[in-house]
Amino acid sequence: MSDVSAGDARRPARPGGGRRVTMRDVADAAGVSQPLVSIVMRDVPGASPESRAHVLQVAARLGYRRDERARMLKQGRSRLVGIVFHAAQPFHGQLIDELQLAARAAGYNVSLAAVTKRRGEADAIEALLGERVEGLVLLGASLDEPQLNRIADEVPVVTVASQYSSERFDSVSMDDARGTELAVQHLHQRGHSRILYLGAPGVSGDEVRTATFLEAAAEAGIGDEIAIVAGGASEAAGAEAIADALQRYPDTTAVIAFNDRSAQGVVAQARLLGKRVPEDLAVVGFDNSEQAELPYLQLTSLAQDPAQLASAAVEMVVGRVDANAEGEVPRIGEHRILPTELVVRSSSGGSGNSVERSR
Amino acid sequence: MSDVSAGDARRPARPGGGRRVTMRDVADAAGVSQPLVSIVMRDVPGASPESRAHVLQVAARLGYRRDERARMLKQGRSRLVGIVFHAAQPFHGQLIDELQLAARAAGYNVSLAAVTKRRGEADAIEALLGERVEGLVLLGASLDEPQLNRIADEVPVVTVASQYSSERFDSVSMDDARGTELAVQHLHQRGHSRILYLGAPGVSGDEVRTATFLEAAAEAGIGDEIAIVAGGASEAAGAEAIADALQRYPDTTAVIAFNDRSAQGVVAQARLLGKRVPEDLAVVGFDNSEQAELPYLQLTSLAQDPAQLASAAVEMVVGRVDANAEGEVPRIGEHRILPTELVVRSSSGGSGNSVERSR
DNA sequence: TTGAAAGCGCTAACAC
DNA sequence: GTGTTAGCGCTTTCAA
Repeated sequence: MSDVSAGDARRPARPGGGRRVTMRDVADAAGVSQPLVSIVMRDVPGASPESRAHVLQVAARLGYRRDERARMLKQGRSRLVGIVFHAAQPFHGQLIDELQLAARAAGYNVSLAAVTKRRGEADAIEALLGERVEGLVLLGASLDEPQLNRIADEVPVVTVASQYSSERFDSVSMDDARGTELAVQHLHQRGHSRILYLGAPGVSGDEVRTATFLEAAAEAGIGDEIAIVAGGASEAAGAEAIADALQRYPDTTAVIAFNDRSAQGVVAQARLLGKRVPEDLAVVGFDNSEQAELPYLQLTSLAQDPAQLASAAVEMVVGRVDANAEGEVPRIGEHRILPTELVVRSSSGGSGNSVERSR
Repeated sequence: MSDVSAGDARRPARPGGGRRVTMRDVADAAGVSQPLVSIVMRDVPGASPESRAHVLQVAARLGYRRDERARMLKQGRSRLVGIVFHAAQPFHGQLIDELQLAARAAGYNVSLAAVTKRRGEADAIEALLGERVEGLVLLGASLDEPQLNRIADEVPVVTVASQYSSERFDSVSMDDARGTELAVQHLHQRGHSRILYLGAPGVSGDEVRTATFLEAAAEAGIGDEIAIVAGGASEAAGAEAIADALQRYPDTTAVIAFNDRSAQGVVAQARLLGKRVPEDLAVVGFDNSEQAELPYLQLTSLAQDPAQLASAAVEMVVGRVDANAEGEVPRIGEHRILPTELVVRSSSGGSGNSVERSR
C-alpha cells in the first residue's frame, strides 16, 4: 500500500500516539534548517537569540521531544550505566537512588534492569548490553566469576555487595570481616557468650562472616559456646531459623543475623515465642537499612552506607569507561572494601543511638 | 584467521571497551554483505544454511551483539513499554515481575524508571519518553489528573493501583470499596465493633476506603463505635499511628490498616505494648503482599493479585498502542476495577487460610 | 549565524 | 540466495 499523501502532514496531530515530531518537523515549521534546530535543542552556542527563541517556541507548540536513541547512535556512545538490581530487595531501592545521583554527577544516565523470581541475572544483563550501556553495576550479583569475566570483556563491570576477586572486573563491598568482629565484640562486652550466627548459605558475604565469626569468638574465648545455623536473607528465613535454633540451643542469648531482613524475622518470631528483645535475646543485623530504624525494632546493625557504596561503584565503573575511551591499558580488578560502623540501637541493649567505628 | 589485529582470537579484541563490533565488521570478516548478516541475526528466511552457519560463527568469534537502539530507530518503533515504579515499595517488585512477563507475551519489552526520594515521578516519566517508549504503566502514580492528561497526549498511559477518572488515560485498581466492605463485615461477624481505620491521607485509594468504611460501619449498626485515624503507607507510620490511637481509643479491638506495610507496623507495635494479635487486637491489611504470609504475621489481607493487575495493565496500554498504530479513533478512558478477595489468616482470628470472594 | 552533506548501526525494498 | 540502495532522527564536519 502506498500512502501517498502521508508526507503532507504539516502538523502531525498525535492524539495519544501516531507519528512523533522530529527535528525535521520543527525545522520545517520554523523555516530553518534541521541542524540549526539541533543547535538550539542542545543549548549550545551557534544560533542567534531570535532564531533560538523562535525555534524553541515552535518546538514547544509541536510538542517536540528529542529522541535519545538517535542521539546516542550518532554520538557513538550512550553515556549510560546499566544497573542490575533485585526487585524484592528494599535495600537495592536505596542503592538505586544513590547510584542515579552519583551517575548523573559523573555525566552519565542509568538504565535499570530488574532481577525477579522469573527473570535471572544473565537475562537482565543481556538486556542492558543490548541497550549499549557503557558500564554495568551489579547489585547483589550471584553469577560466578567466569561468567562475569566474560561480561567484563564486553563492558566494564563493578559488583556491589558481593565478594569476588577477579582480575577482570571491580567490586565494592562493606568490610564483612571487620563488621562481624565488631558485632561479636559488642555482644561479648555486654556479657553475651552464647551467641548464634544465623547465616545465609550461598548468599555472597556469608562465607566471610561465618569464618570471621568463628575466629572472633575464639579470640574472645567463647569459641565453644557459640553456634552457627543456616537461615537466609529474608524475614521468613530468619523467623523460621530462629524458631528452630531456639529449640536446639535454648540458652542462646544473642543472635547475629545475616541482614536486617532476617534480623527482623528473628525479633518478631522471638517476641512471638515470649522472648523479650533485648532482655532475653539480643539481636544484631547487617545493612543498617531503613527498617533497622523502625520504632518497634530499633535494630543494632552494621552500617553499609548506600551513598558511599554507590559513589565508589560509579567512580570505578566510570573510571574504567573513561580509561577505555582513551585507549589506556586495562588495569587489574580493584576490590574495594569500605569501612563499616556498628550502629547500636536498643535491640542489643543499647540506649538511644551511639556509633562505634571500624577503622 | 586473517585478522589484522593481533592478540588471541578466542577472546574478543576489546578488553572491556573500545569500539563495538557492528554488522559491518561481521560482514567484512565473513566476506558477505551487511544486510545478509542482518538476515542471519534476525533469524529470518533468506540465507542459505551455509552462509547462516558461517556468519553466526564469525559473529560469535568477534563477539557481535545487535544494537537495539539502531534497530528501534530503523524500525520506526520501539515496542517498549515504560514502567515507573517506586524503589521503596516491595509490592512494586512483584508487579514488575508480572508486568515483564505480560509485556513479553504481548511482544513488547519494558524499560524501567525508578521513583526515589530524590527523583520524582515527572522526572522518571520524562526519561522514559526520551527513550521513546510507546506506552506507560505507572505504579502508584501520584501526579494529578491534568499532568497525566498532558502525558497521555504523547503516549498511552495506564495507572496501576491509583484512582483516576480521566477520559484521556486508563487505570486498573482493585475494588477498594468492596474490599473495605469485606473487611468491616469480616470483623463485625467476629464480634468486633470498636474498629479503627488507619488510613494514609493523600495516598491514592485512601479516600474511597475511608468513605466506604463509614458506610459499611453504619450499615452494620456500629457507626458510632468506630474511629478513623491518620497514618501512612509504611511500617513506621502504622506503628506510630497505632501507638497514638490506642491511647485515644483504648477499647479498640480491631484495626483495618491502609496496606500490609502499615499493618505490619500495627502488629509489631501492638505486641510491643503487650497486646496479643488477634486476641486483643485483630488486624486486617491491604495488598495481600508477600509479607502478609510471614509466619509471625499471618496477616488477613485484601488480595490485590499482581498478576491480574499486570496483565490488565499491559492489555490496556498495548491495546491503545495498537489502536493508535492502526489510526483508530481514541477511545475514552477505561477505569477497570478488579475483584478483591479477603484472604483470612490468623491476624484476624482466622485459623489457617480460607478465602472469601468479593462479587 | 546558518545551511548542506555525511553517516552512526540497523532494517526494508528491490534488483540481480 | 545475495547484494545494492535508501533512510530512521540525530550530531558533526565544513561551506557559505
